Amino acid sequence: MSDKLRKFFSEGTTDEITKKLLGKLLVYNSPQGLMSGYITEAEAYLGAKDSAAHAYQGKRTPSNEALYGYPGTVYIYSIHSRLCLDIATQAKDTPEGILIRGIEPYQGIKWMERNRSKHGYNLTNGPGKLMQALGIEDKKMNLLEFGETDLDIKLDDGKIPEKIESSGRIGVSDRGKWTEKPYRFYVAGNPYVSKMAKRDMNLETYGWK
DNA sequence: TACAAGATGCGCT
DNA sequence: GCGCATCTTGTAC
Repeated sequence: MSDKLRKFFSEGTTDEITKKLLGKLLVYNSPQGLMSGYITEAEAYLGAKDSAAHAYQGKRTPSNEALYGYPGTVYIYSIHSRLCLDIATQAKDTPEGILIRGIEPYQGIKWMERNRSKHGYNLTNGPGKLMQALGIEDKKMNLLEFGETDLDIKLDDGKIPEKIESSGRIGVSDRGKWTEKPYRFYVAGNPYVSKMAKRDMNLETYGWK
């Protein structure tokens, strides 16, 4: 529906889009109230050829169907009894996507603290954590598009990372060549990034320009 | 602060 | 049944 988002999520390669996504504002108009946060960490998954991806070798099941949708489709899946949030990239039927792994809370922090019974950077420095903070407990928004459900991404309203770092993707092991590929991107020094060591945090700027 | 291990539930075979 | 794009807690340094 949103041509702008569809264009953003289909222009360039998925790893390039992932880097551009850092600093953009993720908005959730929840039943509790408005919540939002700047994206600090995300991973690219490159579809059929990527041995670490859910759609490796064209695998297609009801649960990963969203990856095959239009660019900007919401992909919610469960793992280890948690939920994670993905965005489908590239043209329809090209099953690439981006996993959102961390956000820096901006609006609705009080609700997030209540939802997770935690505070500080433990609130949203991981994919399952940020879903719990937002209060998303089911897959009702799966297969919908960002901008036409209560989830949205604001492309015009964001921060610029001072420096983007990369690493291998978290939680994947023994997936051949693709296991170690540097498709995890994060804002250097931002505390709302999973496994960020305290001494590497920049608590002055949070890593933004 | 770094690492190890258990919890936990659902989708796929 | 099994495996998993995770999280939390406990222990040792």
